[in-house]
Amino acid sequence: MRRMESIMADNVVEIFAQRGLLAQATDVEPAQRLAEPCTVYVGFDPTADSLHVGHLVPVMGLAWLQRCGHRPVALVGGATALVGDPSGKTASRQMLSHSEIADNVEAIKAQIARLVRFGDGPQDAVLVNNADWLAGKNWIELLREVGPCFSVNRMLSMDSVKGRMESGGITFLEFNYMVMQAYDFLHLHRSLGCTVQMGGQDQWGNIVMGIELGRRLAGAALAGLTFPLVMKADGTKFGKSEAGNVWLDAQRTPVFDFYQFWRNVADADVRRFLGYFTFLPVAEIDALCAVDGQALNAAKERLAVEVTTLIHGAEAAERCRADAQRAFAGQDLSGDSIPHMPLAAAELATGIGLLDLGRRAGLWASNSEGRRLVQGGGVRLHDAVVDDPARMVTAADVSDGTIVLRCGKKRLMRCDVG
RNA sequence: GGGCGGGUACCGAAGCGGUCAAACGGGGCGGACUGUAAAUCCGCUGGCUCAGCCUUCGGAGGUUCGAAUCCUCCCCCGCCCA
Repeated sequence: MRRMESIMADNVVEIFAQRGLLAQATDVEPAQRLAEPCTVYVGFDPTADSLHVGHLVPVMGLAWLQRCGHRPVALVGGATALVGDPSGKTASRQMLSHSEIADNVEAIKAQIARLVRFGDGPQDAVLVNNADWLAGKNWIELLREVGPCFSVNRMLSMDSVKGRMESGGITFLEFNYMVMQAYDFLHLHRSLGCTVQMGGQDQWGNIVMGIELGRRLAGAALAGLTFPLVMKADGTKFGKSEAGNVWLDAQRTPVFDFYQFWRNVADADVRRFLGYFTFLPVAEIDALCAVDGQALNAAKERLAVEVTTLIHGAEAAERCRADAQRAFAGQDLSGDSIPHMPLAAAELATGIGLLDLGRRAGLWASNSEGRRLVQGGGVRLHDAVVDDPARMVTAADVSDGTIVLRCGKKRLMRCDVG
């Protein structure tokens, strides 16, 4: 059994299937096609200067491809981002400027490079930007080339378009998105011999359009494969925390918060997430998840360590693990990764308003919000609940050189007085 | 261009002259319970120098003691007609 698994595991499609990463495929037997080395592409829209955890599934997809001997192509949509994908959205996005997008492309490339090896070798990943072939495209020339291949009737029947038609309409700008993406596939087939496109499940329609375009204009037998949309077991959307999106960029989401995001997943999600977001063998995941109740916390910790290691490095991950462990078990908040900020002793001499301090610590956004939290019993100074919003924080509150301000069970700021 | 229907807080959606910072649902946050789960229950959910005040209901004016609610013009969206 074990041997059988290792043999099968060489096929990336089998791996995806085992890990729950396979949602749909255009080939009846996709494993067959991917039994030979292929060039496969996945697209990312550079709509922000960082990816977030929701993007991790396709990035893992690229990484697995490379591990299985295929050549991954990461397409960063410098051109398509100028248009905006209507898939899975109910309203159109704000348009981004060319320079913003160019900056975003660079930042995202660096993040993907953490999991995928780029280079010139046969299995090295390639990064392409569709602005390179779409931006300078002549409109009439493009229309004459691909226009005859697209049936508007067919396009209107795609879920991404239908959804928008039902929720207030779609603009011509966005309607063109799938044409651009289809063209990308054709272009990558011609230029790099790419034959497979992968993406989130919401990309299905776009992928299929590309396959059809490739067949008509290049006589190519292209294929597509999608990953499941990641949802939490309770049905709510994945990837949000108190602070909003969980980003890969430590500037946007502190590493400790990133670690804690994974550490706090629901019991019902651990197994699935280990499959999606780590490279741990399925057998090991099964073993980790063979327990239930409180014992499952070990699996969550493993998940957090693994993912944090992938994104921020082993050292940072271990520091978070140790610091979180001590913080939640022994109330020792001295760890470097525990959120902290300096606080001048001089300020404490005159006293700082509690509401002010919490706002500076980022625990709440306004004095009103802080006031509400205090009134609701959610704010603590060290371990004592504060009930007076007008409370002044002074030198008398310093303990072991710090003032620990807490908001709720898990959010806190350690102020290092100096 | 013409006709009709719309634009309300994070989202959906009530309100249709005062008692509206605005029902209700979702989401989010806080509390209880727990295992740094889930489910459940309770509370909060515009801002401020907070028992009071200020700014919000597409935008700009106007009527009125008083407008999210009435009038005028403008912008945007959907449906139908051209």
